[in-house]
Amino acid sequence: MKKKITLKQIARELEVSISTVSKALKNSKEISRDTTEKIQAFAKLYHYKPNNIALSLKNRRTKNIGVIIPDIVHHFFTTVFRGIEKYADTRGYNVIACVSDESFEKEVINMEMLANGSIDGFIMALSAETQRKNDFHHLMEILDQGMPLVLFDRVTDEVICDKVVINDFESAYMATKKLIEDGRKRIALITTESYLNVSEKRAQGYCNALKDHGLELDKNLILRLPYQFEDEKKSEAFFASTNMDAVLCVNEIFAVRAMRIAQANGKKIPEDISFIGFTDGIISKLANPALTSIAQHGERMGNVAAKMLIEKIEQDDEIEQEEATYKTEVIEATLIERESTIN
Amino acid sequence: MKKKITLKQIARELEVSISTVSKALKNSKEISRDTTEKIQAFAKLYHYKPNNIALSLKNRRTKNIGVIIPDIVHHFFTTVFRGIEKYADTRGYNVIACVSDESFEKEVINMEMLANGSIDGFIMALSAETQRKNDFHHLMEILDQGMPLVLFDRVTDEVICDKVVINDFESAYMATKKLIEDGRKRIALITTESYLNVSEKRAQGYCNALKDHGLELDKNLILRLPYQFEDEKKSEAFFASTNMDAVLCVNEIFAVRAMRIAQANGKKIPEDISFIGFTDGIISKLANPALTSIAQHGERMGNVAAKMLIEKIEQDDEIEQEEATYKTEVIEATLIERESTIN
DNA sequence: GTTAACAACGAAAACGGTTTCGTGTTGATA
DNA sequence: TATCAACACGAAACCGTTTTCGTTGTTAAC
Repeated sequence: MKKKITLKQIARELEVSISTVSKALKNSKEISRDTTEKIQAFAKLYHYKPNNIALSLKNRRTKNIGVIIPDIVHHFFTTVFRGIEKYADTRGYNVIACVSDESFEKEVINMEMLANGSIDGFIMALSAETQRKNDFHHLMEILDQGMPLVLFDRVTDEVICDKVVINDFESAYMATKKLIEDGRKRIALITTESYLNVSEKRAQGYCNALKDHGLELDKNLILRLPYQFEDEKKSEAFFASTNMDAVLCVNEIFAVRAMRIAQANGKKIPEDISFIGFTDGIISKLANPALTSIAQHGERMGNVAAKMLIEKIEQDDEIEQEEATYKTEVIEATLIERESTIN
Repeated sequence: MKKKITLKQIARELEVSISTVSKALKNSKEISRDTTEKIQAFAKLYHYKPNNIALSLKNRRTKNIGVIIPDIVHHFFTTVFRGIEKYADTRGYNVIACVSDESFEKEVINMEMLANGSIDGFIMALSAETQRKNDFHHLMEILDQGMPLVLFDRVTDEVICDKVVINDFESAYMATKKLIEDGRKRIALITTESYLNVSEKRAQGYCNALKDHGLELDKNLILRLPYQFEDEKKSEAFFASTNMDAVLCVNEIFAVRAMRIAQANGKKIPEDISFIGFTDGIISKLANPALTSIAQHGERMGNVAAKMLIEKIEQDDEIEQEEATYKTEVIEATLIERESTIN
């Protein structure tokens, strides 16, 4: 078992100083050709690689970015994560992943852990509880310390920082409009109970589309389900008691569940009822019938978020003082038409 | 913008030495009550938290563990990841996640990046390419450096280290046996093309179960699909040309795809054909009909892997020299019966 | 009135690097 | 022969901690 070799050991072995070794390995021209070659050969032989921790301490830069997401067994979030990881990789950054589990407290704890030097910046989506409590002091604090932060998807206006979101309102509007243009008159909405900003925006888009096209908003056509827990009975009751010819769902899981219930009730999809869901994941593709859904392009989102973050991190050196400027990037969602709607 | 405060700054401000501050914050009884209180008050006021990087350097312990998985947008792997993260969290460890993307090279690069001090140990599942090439020198190297390693799911006998796997052979055997006992005679297997050890073991279990129950192995009943890329035509041809009354699939995606093709061919599930898949994810639950599948208990697996790793990490101090002993934990998979089989 | 013990604190080394700033040696130049 | 660059290298500071080992000043004991 050979522990990793250090500069000091190389120096001792070769009877030179630590500084000489360090310089030789960086091809400094201060060091003679002979010595440099000797040192480099020795280093290669022993697989010398500088210790990242030491470098981080010296450079005050870890080359790590922290990602905090509400859930990891979740198609959309992992998609974003992949985008982040891929981009980070190209820039030599590692990703430390934390899961808040939709809990405010875990979010705070995780942030505090990471903020003490472990990372150079954060990318995160707010937990449901955080959005409900409307408490963002932990975000303010890390911003105050000068640590870059990029919020994605689950964002809030109360924190001033870089953000990347999809056009939730517009895409829900477009989807609803499509249903209307398909001749649908009684369009239902299945959304979440808890206060998630994305769901709200989607609901807004839905409402506005109805209004703009002369359909009136029927509260009975809106079903609010708990975000995490399944409530099959509530959905069944909804379908049993309500008459509708189309359904817009704020995620694909709601949509597929709803389709099953509708089918069990003898409805034909899309002839009797059309379905559109958000999040174009594997579930949408494999559903029977395949679900028309709104692709959120999570990987792009992750890419953009990582890019924004790293740019901020690396400019921080140069500009330092100058007042930071923040932007919000909007990723355009696109409707992927499949079998659950008529076309 | 207040940058994080350091011991040195507190010391200067309070006109004491750095050592005094450090000790006071740890409630050392070397320091007087007065001084301690003063220092602690000041530290709290400025939200002092020790710098993790400095601690890591000093303790030669990062409290980070590296997780390398082939894919992140993948139900089973994220489930394991969640298990790892949850356990790590309880022990005060952070998780650095890298994705090998099924590529040997990326796996090597990622490992090298992390092995230079960033983490205290690895948890990983081998990439497909690594398994195909049978090249494990990178694993050997990090083991040789004394860094703990736990392999899960995609493991190999050629590397001696801790492992956690499911009983692939037995569970495939049991599933096949169940199909036989249900009266099925022509049981197909849909597995992967590339050489993944888990697929092979499952195939073995399938074959042995057939043999033990007096059914002969028909090569025409075995379909090998590319792991990542969809090959719908190949599957369709398979179903068109082959007569079968049951199908065992090595993952749920294969299974759901296959069900759709069978249904399109006018087959009734489970009356005409039964289906069983591996990986009991959301896809199995939402499929129509719901898919009977073999739960791999990924979260448990992650839990166990993390526990094994952290134990090894933390015992390393004490025992140091003593020859390490490695174990392989087996997580028992369980069959979840749903609508795609008769019961 | 010594001396020993103790309380309260500081100096310095160490973790593993990078980098600035000497310093001694050489060869060329005046 | 004295002077000066250039060359090749080392010493030391620094990043932010922890921890060992002094070093004081005070007090109790003899």
